[in-house]
Amino acid sequence: MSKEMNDASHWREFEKNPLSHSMAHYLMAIDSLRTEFGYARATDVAETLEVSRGAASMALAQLKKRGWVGEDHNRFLLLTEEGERIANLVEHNYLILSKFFEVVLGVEKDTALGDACKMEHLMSMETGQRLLWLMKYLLSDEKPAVKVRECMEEYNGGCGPQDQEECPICGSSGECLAESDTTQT
Amino acid sequence: MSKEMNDASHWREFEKNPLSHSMAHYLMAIDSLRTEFGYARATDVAETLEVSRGAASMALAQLKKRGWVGEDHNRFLLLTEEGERIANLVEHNYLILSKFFEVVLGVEKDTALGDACKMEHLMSMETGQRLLWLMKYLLSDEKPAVKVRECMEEYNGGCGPQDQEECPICGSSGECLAESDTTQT
DNA sequence: CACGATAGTTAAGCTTGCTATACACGGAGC
DNA sequence: GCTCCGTGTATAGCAAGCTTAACTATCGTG
Repeated sequence: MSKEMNDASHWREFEKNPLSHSMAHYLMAIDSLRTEFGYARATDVAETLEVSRGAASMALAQLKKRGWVGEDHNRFLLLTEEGERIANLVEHNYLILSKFFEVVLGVEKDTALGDACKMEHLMSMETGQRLLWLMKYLLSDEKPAVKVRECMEEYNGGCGPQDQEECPICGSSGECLAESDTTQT
Repeated sequence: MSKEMNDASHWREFEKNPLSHSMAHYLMAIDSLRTEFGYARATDVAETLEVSRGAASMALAQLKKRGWVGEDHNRFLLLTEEGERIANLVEHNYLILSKFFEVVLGVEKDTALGDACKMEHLMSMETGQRLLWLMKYLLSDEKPAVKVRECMEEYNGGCGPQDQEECPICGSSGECLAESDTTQT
């Protein structure tokens, strides 16, 4: 199991994600402030994210340097075209993931939102788009979609429909972790 | 959009994830070394992960302190019960996510594996279990499942079946980011 | 105009996570 | 005894984030 994972130091690419979790939230804070109030100042961002003004100032300087944040003629904060694209991407990823977890999978709301928030900035655009496509279908009124939703409602904590002998994931049958407790959120 | 996200400093919980990306890989390295060779030494772990022996030694000390790693009667590395559960959880999450992305969604392989590797340690057990349940169904021979797979094959880069007027995700219709380019991996 | 409030910046310092280099210890084998 | 190997430890470094505190700039008001 897990051969391809340890092949090399592929695993280190995690750190090299172009966008950190916190940077993503700075971008989204600007976006949401602007849509809500029409403008965004550093102090507002700091307040929204509950960090000090200094922290916000420095983070925003970073984002300006990367070309994702600019300024109004009034010196209000502004997302550049690229910044906006990134913010939208992450926001959509969040929406897609949280809905998917909560509505399609039926995960408990807090858990669903928590998971989505942690993963939002790590999902590639391609994956997000395709997941969206899948969800649009699964949430439609098409008969197969309804059937799948019914199936999900029968979930009772097990690891999968027990009438199958082979686990399509692991390849073989056998222990499909059905423990109950966890250290993860 | 994205109101619940900025409600409070929920977003900071990302940092408090009980398990860091690299710690997860240390655990999995031990696991895979033991299943492959029957034992695991700090040096082997270092080699597997391509880090210095010193780094491995200190990371392992951390993991021992947390009670996830112990030692053989021969002083070989050993996962404790809890350590093993965590390692298995992350490994399964990886398998589930990568298969889901690649096989169900049809995402390009490298992207699928990359996304999965980044998110593996962040997905809660509940979400993972339910996703597994969904996948087992979607990969089965049931008619609705086959139909869904067919639907996914028609994906062509758009944002969703165009015959729908309302986006079930965003709530409203309108621009459903269909840009082509991205800064994410 | 002066004063005080508000906004933004900057500097110093801390924590965390992760890493590297270099050296010290202990056991196995020649 | 000496040497190699596996291991652990000490020290150092870096990057991301954060805080506090001090400083500057700006603006409205009495």
